[in-house]
Amino acid sequence: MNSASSSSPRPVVTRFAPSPTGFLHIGGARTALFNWLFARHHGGKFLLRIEDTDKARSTTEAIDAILDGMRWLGLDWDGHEYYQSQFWARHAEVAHRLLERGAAYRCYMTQEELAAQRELAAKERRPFRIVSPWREAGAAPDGKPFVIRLKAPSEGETVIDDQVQGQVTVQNAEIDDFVLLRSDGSPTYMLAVVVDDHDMGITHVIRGDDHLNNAFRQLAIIRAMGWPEPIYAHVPLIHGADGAKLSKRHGALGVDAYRDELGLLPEAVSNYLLRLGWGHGDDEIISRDQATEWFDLAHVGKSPSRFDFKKLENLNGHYIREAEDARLAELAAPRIGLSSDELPLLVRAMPELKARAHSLDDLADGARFLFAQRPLDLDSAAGELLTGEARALLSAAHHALGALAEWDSPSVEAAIRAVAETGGVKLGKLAQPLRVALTGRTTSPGIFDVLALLGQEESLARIADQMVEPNE
RNA sequence: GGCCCCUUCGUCUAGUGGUCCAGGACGUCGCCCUCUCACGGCGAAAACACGGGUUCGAGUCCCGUAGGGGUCACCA
Repeated sequence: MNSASSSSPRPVVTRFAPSPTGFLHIGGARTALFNWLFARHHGGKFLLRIEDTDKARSTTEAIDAILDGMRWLGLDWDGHEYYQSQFWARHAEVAHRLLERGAAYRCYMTQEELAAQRELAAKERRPFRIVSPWREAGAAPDGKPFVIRLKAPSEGETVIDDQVQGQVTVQNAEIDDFVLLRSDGSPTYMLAVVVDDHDMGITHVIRGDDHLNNAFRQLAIIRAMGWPEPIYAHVPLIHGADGAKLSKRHGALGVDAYRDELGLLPEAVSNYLLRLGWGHGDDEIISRDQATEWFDLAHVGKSPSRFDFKKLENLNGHYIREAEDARLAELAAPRIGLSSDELPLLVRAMPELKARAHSLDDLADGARFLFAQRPLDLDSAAGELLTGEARALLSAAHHALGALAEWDSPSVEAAIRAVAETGGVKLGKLAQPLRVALTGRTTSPGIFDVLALLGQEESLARIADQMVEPNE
């Protein structure tokens, strides 16, 4: 029995190794975040390697989306990004070294022979494990295509001291002679990761626990090469709200969708991801700096966690309220097609808008009335509020407001309150019709702020528009 | 199915044998604030999967059961 734990205190080097077959999904983003935090916490390096060995499925669009997503989340990597496909020669070289060492062998089995074995295993209801006659036989038929397989240990057991999962033991008999180099000479993923991780000096492999089983195979290669073993940490996957594996239907969107379609702030997504599967006492709102200081593998949970949009949304609301008005305005403006000279008004309105928003869309939507053209379209619920009595009150308000020399929130408030009082109605009786006239809706920021933001001229005009019932 | 892993409120989690008749957050419900909606404040309901052990004592350790997940390619 041997252990994969390593005690030599090498400087920490972690990596994120996505395969560019799609966008950077939320699970990958969390893996990247954990690796980033771990490296930064230890003052080490965080590297990025694009696993583009599957040429057919890898696209430059996907690569860009991943890099873009990581930048958005503030996950900067050290040095340039690595591309696995560039190291094919090295992978092949290692495969041949293994061959020379007698730790691997050429296997000339055909796909058909393999299929037959698999079928037989299924029929006899026993677990399928490749048994290649070429493991021991040395004679090589000339010119026949072959793959290089690892001569995996068949006895004993392997223990991985995983930083998240704890001690995990697997019987070596469970590990079959997997392929290292395909018949076309290309490396398999299993070989490529091991070689690249070694060459890049990776000390800590932090990744999804869907790779836990692979770790044992990879360790077999590492040991056959006599390389230093990395420390493993297999983080549980993220599930959808229904407990099933995260799919496109419930949240496995690209991070670009979280940004563009959902209108989330990167700090919110990052904070949410951090708290999904990791905790630090009762702390919920955690800044990046704080996270860097606190992050550890010991507090990563061992069970999969479900993705909760409501909590993400709540967190986003928090970060929106904390964010700079100018930044929010800049982010929200494109959502309602504002021009740059309309930006200042949006910035001024932001303190009021952001208190009620959970997303950039909320922000944009809440700002619409500011830039709407008269006469306003009224919501159906809003229209119903404009009774005869309400219109009469609007006239009174129009009159009082028109007489104002000062136009700011306090003076406007004084005038409106006075109108309500002389009219013998509660403020709400007047405020709601006013809100409808000014915004076209029944909900909006405080009415005095709305008036102040809109300005005297526009406010009066909008009120005047609703003072008289339109005839059909 | 084989192998591996997991199991505290609906959800994310705190909890590393006694301080837990289990704490926080989101969500839900109620109240307050109030010109609407939010924000904010206060409060409530809500969990240790089940069964055996070990121990003076178990959410915390062990075993089993059930449920869930992962993985079993010349894909990554």
